[in-house]
Amino acid sequence: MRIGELADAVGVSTQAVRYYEREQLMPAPTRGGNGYRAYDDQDVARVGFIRTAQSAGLTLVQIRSILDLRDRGVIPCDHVSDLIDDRLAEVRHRMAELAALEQELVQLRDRSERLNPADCSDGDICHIIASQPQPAISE
Amino acid sequence: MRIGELADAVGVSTQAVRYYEREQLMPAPTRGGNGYRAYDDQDVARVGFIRTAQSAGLTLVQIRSILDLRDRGVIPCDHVSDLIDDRLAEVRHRMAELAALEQELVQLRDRSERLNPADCSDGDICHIIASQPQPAISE
DNA sequence: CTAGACCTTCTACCCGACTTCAAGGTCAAG
DNA sequence: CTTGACCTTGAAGTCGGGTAGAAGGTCTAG
Repeated sequence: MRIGELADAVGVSTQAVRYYEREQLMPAPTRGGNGYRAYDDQDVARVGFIRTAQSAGLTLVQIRSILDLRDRGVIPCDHVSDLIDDRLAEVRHRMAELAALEQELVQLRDRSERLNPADCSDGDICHIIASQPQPAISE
Repeated sequence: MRIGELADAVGVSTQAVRYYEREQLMPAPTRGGNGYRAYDDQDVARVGFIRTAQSAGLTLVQIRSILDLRDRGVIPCDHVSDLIDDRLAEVRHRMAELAALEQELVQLRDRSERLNPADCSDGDICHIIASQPQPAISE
């Protein structure tokens, strides 16, 4: 199987597959006489695993750490479990931040409905966004 | 007021202030005889405005568009109102994505508790993350 | 025999909001 | 008169996950 076929099978670009190889998520494949990379079903499964793990929000570095364990013969489940817990905590933290930001934006929108643009002075720049007590920037 | 004093007054770095100048959020300031930038209270307010707007999740490009209106003598309130609405929609969209991701992670965690690592085969890489029906990657 | 659809490598670019580095000039205190 | 805390400029690096382009080799159908 050539790189384009692998890519099509999983639904990624050929450049992405080469990128995974450069980043050592994929092993250096065997080459045909013409220098073309040759892949098999295991490689399809591996790229599929990478994409599934990405869809759970794991980074390529984290995914590589899973693959490295497996390649060294270690069952990676406990590690995967930890990564999932970490990611879940991050997602929840982020959701809380976004909820706070949403509240702030709702307040700003309310303000914009209450205030009259005619009252907006030069020095304020815009009185909707006037220096309020200022939440941290967390983006 | 020199750049360091301005920066301290608002709580940003001097590099950030120069960056805002390069990106045309801040006007080119007058210079002292030594070439040092000289700022006044209006500049403090302007950097403060930038930070407040950033804390509402507006990008520097969006903030510049607000400042540009004000500098051309146009009251920017209507535009600000639109930007706030846009941002609010984005934040809510992102929250929905994260809620979906959270559900997926919770399911993966449940799976990891149900499955026995001893049953995890080489071909799966890790059976917790086995190619499930795959949600799109939206990060 | 040639078009064009593959493949190869390498390098550079993208997003945003800075930070860091390098190499120098200026100024007040002790 | 020196130390060190400020200031100046410009270029380059950071993060992640790729994409884009150039310049070339290979293979297959018509």
